[in-house]
Amino acid sequence: MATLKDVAKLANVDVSTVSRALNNTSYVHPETKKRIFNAVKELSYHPNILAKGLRQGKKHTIAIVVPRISYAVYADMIPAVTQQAEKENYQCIICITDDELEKEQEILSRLRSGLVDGIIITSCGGNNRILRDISAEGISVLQAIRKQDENLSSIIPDYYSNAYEAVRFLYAKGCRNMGLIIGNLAIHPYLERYNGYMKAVRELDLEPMFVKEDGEPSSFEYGLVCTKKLFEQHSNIDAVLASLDIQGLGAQRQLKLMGKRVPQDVKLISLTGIQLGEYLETSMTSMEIPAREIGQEAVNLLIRDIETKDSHKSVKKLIYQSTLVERETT
Amino acid sequence: MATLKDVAKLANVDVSTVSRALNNTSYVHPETKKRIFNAVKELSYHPNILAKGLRQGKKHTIAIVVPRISYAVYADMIPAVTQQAEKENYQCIICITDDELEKEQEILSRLRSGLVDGIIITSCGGNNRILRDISAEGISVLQAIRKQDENLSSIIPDYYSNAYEAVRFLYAKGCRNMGLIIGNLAIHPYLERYNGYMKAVRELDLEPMFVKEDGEPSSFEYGLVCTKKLFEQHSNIDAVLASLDIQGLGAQRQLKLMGKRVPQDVKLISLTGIQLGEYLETSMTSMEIPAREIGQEAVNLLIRDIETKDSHKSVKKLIYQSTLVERETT
DNA sequence: TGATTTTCTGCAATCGTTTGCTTTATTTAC
DNA sequence: GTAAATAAAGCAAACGATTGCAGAAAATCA
Repeated sequence: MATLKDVAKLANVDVSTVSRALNNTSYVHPETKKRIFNAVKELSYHPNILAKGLRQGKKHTIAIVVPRISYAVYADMIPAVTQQAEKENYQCIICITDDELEKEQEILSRLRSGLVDGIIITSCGGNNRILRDISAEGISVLQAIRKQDENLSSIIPDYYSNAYEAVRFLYAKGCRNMGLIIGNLAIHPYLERYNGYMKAVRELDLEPMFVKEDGEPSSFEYGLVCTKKLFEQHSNIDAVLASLDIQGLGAQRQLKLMGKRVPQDVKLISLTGIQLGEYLETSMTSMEIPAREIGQEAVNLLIRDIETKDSHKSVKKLIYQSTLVERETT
Repeated sequence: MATLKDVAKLANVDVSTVSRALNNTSYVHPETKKRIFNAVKELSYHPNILAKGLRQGKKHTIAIVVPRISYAVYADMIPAVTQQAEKENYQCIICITDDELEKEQEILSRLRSGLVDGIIITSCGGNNRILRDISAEGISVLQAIRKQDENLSSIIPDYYSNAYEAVRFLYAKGCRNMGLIIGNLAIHPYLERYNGYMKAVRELDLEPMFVKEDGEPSSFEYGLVCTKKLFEQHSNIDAVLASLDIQGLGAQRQLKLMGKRVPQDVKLISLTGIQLGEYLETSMTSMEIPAREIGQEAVNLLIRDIETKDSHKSVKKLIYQSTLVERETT
C-alpha cells in the first residue's frame, strides 16, 4: 500500500506538503497540487486511518452497542445511526452483546482502547461502573433505548406513556379487563410500562391484571406462555397488552389456539411497534417507537458532545413520544 | 488516558519492558512484572489500538458489509460473524449499504484506508473493480450470500437447488401449476433460482409461470403485486414460490384478499427461510438458508486467508445446501 | 575460576500521519 | 525603494505502541 512518502517522492515534494495539499490546510502552489494529485491517483493512495487517528487523537468513529440486531427497535435504529454518522462524516461500528453482561464488558473494554470517540449504548445493565469510567476517560457515552445510569446522558422512548395511552385507548374501545404481559421490573422499561399501566388502570377504576414469567421475555414463547397464564388467572380478559412485538406474535398464536377471535373476543396491542406488524395476516395495533428519530438524534447529541472541548458537559435526558397505530387487532 | 509511558514511569522501567511484560514477548523479572501490572491497574491503562495497529501492520479487525440488517439472512448471519470473530480474537465492524452502489463505494473506500485486515461482503454489484483492487492491495476479500466476481473467493447458499427442490416438493404434494416470484435476472441469486426452477419444471413437464416486476424486490409490496399478476396471467395456479420471506408475506396477504385458502387452494413456499415464518398465524413453509453456518465459516475462511503470508492464495468457492422446513402453508 | 549461556533491561528506530517552526521567494503597501 | 505581509515549501518532532540490537547481571557449565 502506498504511503504519503511514496506520493511525496513521486511528486518530488516533502511529505508535509502532500499532507497539506490533501487536507487543504495551508497554501500549496496550484502546480504542485496538481503533481501531488496525479501521484495520488497513480499510486492509488489511501491515507492510513490508524496513523491519522493516532496523530490527531480523533478517530471520527463512534460505536453503537446493542443487545440484538434482529429486534425491530434496533433493526430500525441502527441504519438511522449509521446514516446520520456518515452524514456527519463519522464512521460507525456496530457491536452486539446478545444482552449478556460478559460480552458487553468484553466489548466495552475493547472500545476503551481508543478506537472510538464516542459510544451509543443500549446496555444490559450492571456495567454502570465501566461506563462511567469510560466517560471519565474522555470517551463520550450516550444511553439509548434503555436508561441505566442517571449520571450519563440518555435518549429513550416514553415507556410510561406508551402503556398509559394504550390502556386509555382500549378503554375507549370498550375493554374493561386488560391483561399486561410484562418482564423483570428491575429493568427500567418494564418498570415504566408497569407504572404507566397501573396509573391508567387506577384512574379508570379497573382491576389490574398482569403476568410475569421466568425465561427470556423477548421471545415468541414468552408471549405464548404469558397469554395462557393470563387467561388461567382471569378468564374474562378482553384485551392483551404485550410489552414487545414478538410477545404480541406469541399472544396472537395463543389466542388462536384458545379459540378466541381477534379483535371480536379479545383485542391485542403491542407497546413496542414494529413495521412488520403491518404485514401480518391479522395486522397488529401497536405503539410505534420513533426508533429512527432516536437513532438520528442520538448521533447528533453524541457528536455534539464529542466536539465540545468544554469540560463541564451537562448530562442530557431526552424522552421521545410514541404514536399509536391502529390496525386489525383492535 | 494513560499510556505506556505513564505506566513505565510509575513502575520505574522502560516502556519496552512494559510492552514485553504485557505481551509476554520476552523475559521480564517476576518482581518487575508485578510492579508493572500494579501500575497498569492503578492507572487503568488500556493499550491504544491505533498505535498497536500502526506499528504491527495488523489490526485484528474485519469488516462485514451487508445491504440491510433487517433482512432475515443478515440478521442471522451477522451475529454469527461477530461471535466467531471474537472467538478468533478479531474485532468486527458492520457496515450497511442499503443496497446502494454509491454507499457501498463510499464504505469500501473508507475500509481501504487500512482500518481492517479483511472484508466479508454481500455486494450490490458493480464494484468488482474496487473489490479486486482492495484485494490486490493485500486486504482479504470474501463474498458472502451473493457472488459477483468469479475471481474472488465466495461462500453462498445453493440458490439453484433451493428452487429445484422446492418445485419437486410441491409436485409431490400434487401441485401442477407453480408460479415463481422472481427479481432481476442480472442478479446472481435470482438467476440461479430461475434456472433451478426451470430445470425442475422441464423435467416434470410442467408449464413455467413466473413474474418479474419493477420496483424493490425485497419488499412486502413486491410480493403483493407479483402474486396478483401471477393469477391474472394464469388463473389456475395452485402454488406460489416466493424468492424471499418478505415476498412470501405479501403473497400471503394477496391470497387472503383474493379469497384463496392456504394451503387448501394454493400452497406457498419461501425460497429464503426466516425463523419468523414459524411465528406467523399461518406459519410458512420455507427453504432455510444456513445463514449462521455461512457467517461462521466465512470468518474462518477470511481469517485463514489473512494469516496466510503465501502470495499465491487460491480462490475458494463454497456452496451451502439449505433445508426444507415444512409448515402450514403447504 | 573462567567461559558460556540465559535472563533481564534499556536505547533508539519505526509504523504513517500531522503540525509548529523556519526559511525563502513573491507580492503588496506607502 | 524599503518594510511588511503573504505564499510556498521543507525540517523535524510528535502520536503510542513494538522490536532489533546491545549490554549488564545472573545462572550454568566445565
